Amino acid sequence: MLLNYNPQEIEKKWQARWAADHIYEATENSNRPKFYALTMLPYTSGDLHIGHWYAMAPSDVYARFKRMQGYNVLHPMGFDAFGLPAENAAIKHGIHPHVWTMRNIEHMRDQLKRIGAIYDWNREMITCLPEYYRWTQWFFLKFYHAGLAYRAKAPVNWCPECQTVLANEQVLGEGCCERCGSQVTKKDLEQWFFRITRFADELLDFSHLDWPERIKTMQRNWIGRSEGAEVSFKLEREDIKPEGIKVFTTRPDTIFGVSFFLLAPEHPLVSQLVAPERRDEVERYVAWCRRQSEYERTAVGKEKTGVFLGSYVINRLNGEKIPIWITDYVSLSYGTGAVMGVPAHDERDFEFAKKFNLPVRTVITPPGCSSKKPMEEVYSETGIMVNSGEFDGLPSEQGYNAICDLLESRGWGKRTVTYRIRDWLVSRQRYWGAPIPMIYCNKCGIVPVAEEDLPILLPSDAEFKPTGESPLKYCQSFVNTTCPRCSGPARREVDTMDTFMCSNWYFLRYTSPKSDGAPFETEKLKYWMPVDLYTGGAEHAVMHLLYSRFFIKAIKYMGLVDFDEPFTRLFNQGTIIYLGDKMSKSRGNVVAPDKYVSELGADAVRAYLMFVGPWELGGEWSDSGFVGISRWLNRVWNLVGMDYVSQVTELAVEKEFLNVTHRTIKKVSEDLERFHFNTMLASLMEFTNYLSKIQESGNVSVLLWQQAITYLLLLLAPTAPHIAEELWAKTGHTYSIHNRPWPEWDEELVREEKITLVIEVNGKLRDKLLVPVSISEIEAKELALGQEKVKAHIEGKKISRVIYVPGRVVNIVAK
RNA sequence: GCCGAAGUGGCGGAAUGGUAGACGCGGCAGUCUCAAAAACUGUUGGGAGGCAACUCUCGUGUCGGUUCGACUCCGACCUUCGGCACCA
Repeated sequence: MLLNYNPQEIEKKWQARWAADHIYEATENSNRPKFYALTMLPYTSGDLHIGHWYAMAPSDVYARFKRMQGYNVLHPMGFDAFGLPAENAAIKHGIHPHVWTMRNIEHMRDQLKRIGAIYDWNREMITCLPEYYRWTQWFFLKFYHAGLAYRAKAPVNWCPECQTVLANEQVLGEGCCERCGSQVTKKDLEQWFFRITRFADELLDFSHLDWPERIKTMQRNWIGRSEGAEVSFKLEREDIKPEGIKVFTTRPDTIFGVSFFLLAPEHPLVSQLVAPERRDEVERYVAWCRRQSEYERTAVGKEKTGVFLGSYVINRLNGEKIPIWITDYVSLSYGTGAVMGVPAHDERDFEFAKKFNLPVRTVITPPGCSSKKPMEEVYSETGIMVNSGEFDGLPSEQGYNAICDLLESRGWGKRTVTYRIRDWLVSRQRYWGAPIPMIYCNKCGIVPVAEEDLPILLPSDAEFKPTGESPLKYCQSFVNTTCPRCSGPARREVDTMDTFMCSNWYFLRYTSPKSDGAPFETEKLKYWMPVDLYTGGAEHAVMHLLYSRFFIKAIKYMGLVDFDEPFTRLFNQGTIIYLGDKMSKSRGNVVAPDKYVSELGADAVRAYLMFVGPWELGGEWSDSGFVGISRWLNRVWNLVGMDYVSQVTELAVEKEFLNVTHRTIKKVSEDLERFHFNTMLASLMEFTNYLSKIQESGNVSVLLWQQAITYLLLLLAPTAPHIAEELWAKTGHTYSIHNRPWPEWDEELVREEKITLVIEVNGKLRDKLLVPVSISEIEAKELALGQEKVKAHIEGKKISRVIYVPGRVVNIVAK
């Protein structure tokens, strides 16, 4: 009999041994196939909570499973260390962000080590250290030189709480800041952008990716590709410079239905086009629009507003004079900032027309409806063209092309594609980030820092109060420099990079973390990339996961890598809730894993997290459920530790025993492959329960028993690595279980000899019979009809059919 | 409003066209104990009948449909969660 299961002791012992023996270190010179399993790196907030474990434990289990299956596995870990919380903590508590961050990392690394994962700590990577951000800056320069980074003035998102600009992707629904939740406002500022739009079409290609449909849909919606036409409407007044204004429309086939013309209130031509007598009213309206938040302006269901400018455009297709209005439902940032109003066939235009009594003209009728009468409701589908001059009678799909052809031949417009996605704003007015390696010279203008001058170190002595301006601006020793081109006095860029730039390429760095002359060693990168399995939360769908795809496509375009997608397979785990709610500091229901690890062990925490439900759906933390898992590990401990005494061996029992053993190997293997961790554990528990019964009866040989125990431990090893290793040693095996191959099942032994045949009458269960697998259809039917319980239910009825499903069911249909 | 996921015992969940509720928690009963806890064993969806082995019946958000047979497929709806949202 063994001593009691003492997880604290054995977990400490084996973690030390694995580290000392470097058994989880990954090398490139292996003849095994490579497998790169990656979990999204944690932000250095200070404490790992059970949500982090929920992301990390199952992915480690899968990585361990792949490792035992014979793959050369890379499963690294690091820290996303730049970002606002560090700076905010610094402001609040007077600790330097660097000190705060590094202290948190120390603590989190200790917590992470207690998980018992196969992380190769030699490859640890911290994004806020100069040896890392040097290369983040290097990439910025590469983007600049490739024409993919540019500086421009634009209306940008401004978070008044964080005192910095944000990318569009970082403004969540209802116009809230992704970090702090405050209402974001708009500011006109000159900022750095990355040309993600250039890759919009490539980013829509998911054909080689095994990603959840949900994320692909979110990215597709975010990119928002629309095909249509750009059409120029002629200005009636001829004293104005451009002679026409362009609109974007997805329905050029409705162009004969235009009855008004709309501009965004901020459209640059508004001030020229407004008639003198309407100027006051227009200016008042524009000012009113500007006062509204972005969210208020774009809210659906809002009553339409607008003002007539007092001037007109000409619809070149029919020569009609169309009044120009401005309205807040047209935004300058999409399409051309101008819209042709077709009230009969667009919901919004219809509302606008109703509100301001503008004419509604039907130009498309539903197929089969010949009436040319104005319709009561908006019809936004395709149909037959009417009131459209020479195009009358054409189906609108053909009319679309015919009108485009006409526009193109006359030079009035052309087919085009518009995207919803905007270029990625990457500069931030904050201190704790990688400085943007650019210099402003009065003579030479914007000059990039030379590659050999990297890293541009973040000064440690900057004042970082949130003033709305970059803290680095006031750090003279940082700002003042010389121009790399003319050597005259110059100023450094004082903005830092969005932290999503750091997480764009960290998975490349893991392949050669000590690389000194380049961000990565190409040979090692070629060996490991792309990531075979990437796991993490779905909240990064249109931020990190989109940016990283763009980043890889961009550096492939530059010739730096030869693959064009970073993550071949993506999996999003669900959320762990506690006391019926999502865990959060404000709700005060955060579960800290440390206490549970100390009490019942990391193996139990790992196993419990995988047992609470399907990984992709999340689950609820429950203290009593957790105790249940620990009880099971205890049962395993006792089962394996107790001497097995063979009593009378029975051939039938031994057969069944082998069958159960191999069925379990199969089930566990298949469930692991599909991330069905909860049912994998259930089958391991069933196996344990079964073994307990056999242990009591002693009906199988010692040899079979020992074999089964060996399998049990191997199957348990990825989930509960410490207890498996301990019991492996205690049962006389050689170290280490984690270097053993994954067991294979024998299909011959999985096959059952007897099956339970279900007998139904009119689809209702009436009897169950244990029959040989080989039973014929005729035998099965006869057997079923002969059963007493069946007879009682078919008495006096006429049997119309008997359905037989081999190995499953006989259903007697009787009336 | 649109898109996606989900809805099953007291609870977490299992079963993806063929035995609904695997496995675990909780409950109940028992063993051990002076007693309790722990551990172990048995039992546990609701209702009705039976001394009993057992039998019948209802039951997977709601309503309909397809099928010999539906938690599973189809249609409509309700609820919860996530995402998007005047995108021309």
